[in-house]
Amino acid sequence: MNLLLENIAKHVSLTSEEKQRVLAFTEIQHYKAKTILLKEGEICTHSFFVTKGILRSYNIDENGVEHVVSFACPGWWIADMYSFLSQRPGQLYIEVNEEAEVILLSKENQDKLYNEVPKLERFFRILIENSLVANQQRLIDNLSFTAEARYDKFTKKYKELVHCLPQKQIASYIGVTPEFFSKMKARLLKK
Amino acid sequence: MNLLLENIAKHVSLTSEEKQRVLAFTEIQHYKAKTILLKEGEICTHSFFVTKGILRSYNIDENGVEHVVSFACPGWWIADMYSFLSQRPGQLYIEVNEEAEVILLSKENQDKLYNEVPKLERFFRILIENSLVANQQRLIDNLSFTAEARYDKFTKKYKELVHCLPQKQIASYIGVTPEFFSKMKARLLKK
DNA sequence: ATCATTTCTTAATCTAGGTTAAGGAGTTCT
DNA sequence: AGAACTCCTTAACCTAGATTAAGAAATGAT
Repeated sequence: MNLLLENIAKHVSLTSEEKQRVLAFTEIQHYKAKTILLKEGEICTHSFFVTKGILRSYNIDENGVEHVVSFACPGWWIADMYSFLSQRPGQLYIEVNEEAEVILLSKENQDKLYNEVPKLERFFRILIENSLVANQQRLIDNLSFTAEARYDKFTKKYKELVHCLPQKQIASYIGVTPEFFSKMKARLLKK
Repeated sequence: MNLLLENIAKHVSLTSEEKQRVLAFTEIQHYKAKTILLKEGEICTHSFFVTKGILRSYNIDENGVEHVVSFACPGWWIADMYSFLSQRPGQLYIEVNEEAEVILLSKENQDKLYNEVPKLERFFRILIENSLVANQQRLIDNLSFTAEARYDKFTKKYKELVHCLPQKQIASYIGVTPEFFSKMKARLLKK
């Protein structure tokens, strides 16, 4: 069955017509590793719901350094929220980490869905609420903890993911350079 | 007129009965400076909509250092979103910065309002979307920019607020110590 | 007005994490 | 299989920002 509908069912229950509307408004795509779905300066016209594989979003700062904003594995959404909501050029890249199957929902269709299936208003509200809470927690963690503690939290939170990600992406996510990350891990092993 | 209703009107239009429901479910309170509305470990039972004055939220890390999570001036909401949504003990403090008038909305009443006035589902979704975007931007800024650039962004974004806040709170918000903040400002003046 | 408390500043010293550089270990392409 | 990448590690050196300490300035309470 459709992972997206399963996910929606966790928060609101749709009739079969409503489910049909959702399916009609979305589109499935397959991408291989390293495909770039969105670049800085582009408008994020779709949000992506991952059903297989892994995606990630990141920005590149003025010194050319990449900062991972989020990872998305099956069951997760990913988008440049600023750009998607405002339909203005964004600063994020979205790239396929591992060969992926993705459900696409365009901004246009999402707006239509809100009107045709009002229950989805609640579904997406809850998603965004959870996203906000996670994001705020990450901010607090960055301000409150050392890189070591943040790494520790990361491995606990993303147990399965950790093994699938290149070190430099983990380093970037927790906010340190790959060199420091490497040094830190060596230090942790000695303990 | 009621600032809250004005604010809602920017995103959805309510009938007068619906407005009455909103008013019936909220409550106005006045607090003087330094009143603590929420402490770490407590459950955040209400979210606060500021109509006068200034509030702020912060956490205290394991070394006793305070990190400002957000400021709220008239027209803004503030709460410990994690605790408010989950109704579990949170880690944030919410404190009155400057004598304030606040509209309180309990979690219970918010849930009732979602059902009685479904349009509010959209209103709060949009609020949270904006909040998420702002929060994500702050995360990116913390990872991408120096303290100086973050301060610069802060003063531009919160032009009016800056003058009303103690320096140490601004320092905390941008993620540096008051001592470093002071040194940085002196350096900027020389330029 | 005066004392107490909190806030801000300056300066010396320290450190978590960054930078630069260079070598090794996989990958991927031809 | 070898060239060309990209990834990971180690090590020496560097710096943005933290820490500690102490005085000055502002705010508040009596």
